[in-house]
Amino acid sequence: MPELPDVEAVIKRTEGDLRGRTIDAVKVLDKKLTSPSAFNPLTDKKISGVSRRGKFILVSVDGHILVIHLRMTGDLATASPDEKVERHTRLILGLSGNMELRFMDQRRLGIVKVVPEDDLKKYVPALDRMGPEPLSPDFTLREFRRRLSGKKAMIKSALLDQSFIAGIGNIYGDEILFQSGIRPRRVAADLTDAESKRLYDKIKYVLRKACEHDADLSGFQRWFVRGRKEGRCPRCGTELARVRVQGRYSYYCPGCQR
DNA sequence: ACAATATCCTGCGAGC
DNA sequence: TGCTCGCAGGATATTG
Repeated sequence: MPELPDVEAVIKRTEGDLRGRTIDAVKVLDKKLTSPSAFNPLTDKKISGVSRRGKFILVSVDGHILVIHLRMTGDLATASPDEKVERHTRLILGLSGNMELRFMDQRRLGIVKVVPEDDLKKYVPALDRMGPEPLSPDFTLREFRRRLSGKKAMIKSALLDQSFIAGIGNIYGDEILFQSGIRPRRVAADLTDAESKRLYDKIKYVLRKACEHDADLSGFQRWFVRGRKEGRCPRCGTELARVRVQGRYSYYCPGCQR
């Protein structure tokens, strides 16, 4: 479920409770997820910070990185040990000062691993291939156009491709394309200069706006195309259309998007 | 080399 | 009510 703004919100919500604490206990509730011994290098070590790359959460602990990917249904929460453990909790890390970090994941597609900081990209190849951070100043229009040129894939496909650009998923992809007035099946390289400029601006705008709203869709949802599914376009009233891209559905407005 | 698909999981709602 | 099917805010290995 979580895309860049959602991952950002998880980090904002938890990092204050994590930074400075030591990890002193491990409870693995899903054997498939990881083994308790994987956390040996972290025992009694202090958490120095939490960061994000694409949709990956990176917890720095004394020369090691606790790498977490939430995939479709993962979530993190901090809690005191006496709080009720919710249903799909897969891992609990006991922290100093009466605190726990809990990893929940209904569909069990999420990833948790511990790797040495120096070999991070070796152990997590996806990080090595990761495309530019869309909200970074380094991600320029020039750079975006360079990546689009010669790209034969559909534009929605490219936006979902983490090695093309980091952090965008199905929902924000649809919203970005809606606001850009571009249909999901357009060939990436065929976008006009005006279209690539609009798309670039909307990538930054939509993701930034969503981050400001803590990825809380309630305030933001009014102009979301998706989440209304078979509804009508909020802008022109046309019935929304649905196409398959990358084996998943994209929703768009045939009236507003070309 | 690139792009499309099949697969990993679980749970929910729709339709029979 | 109970079953099956399709689908889900993702990424990767495999196939074409």
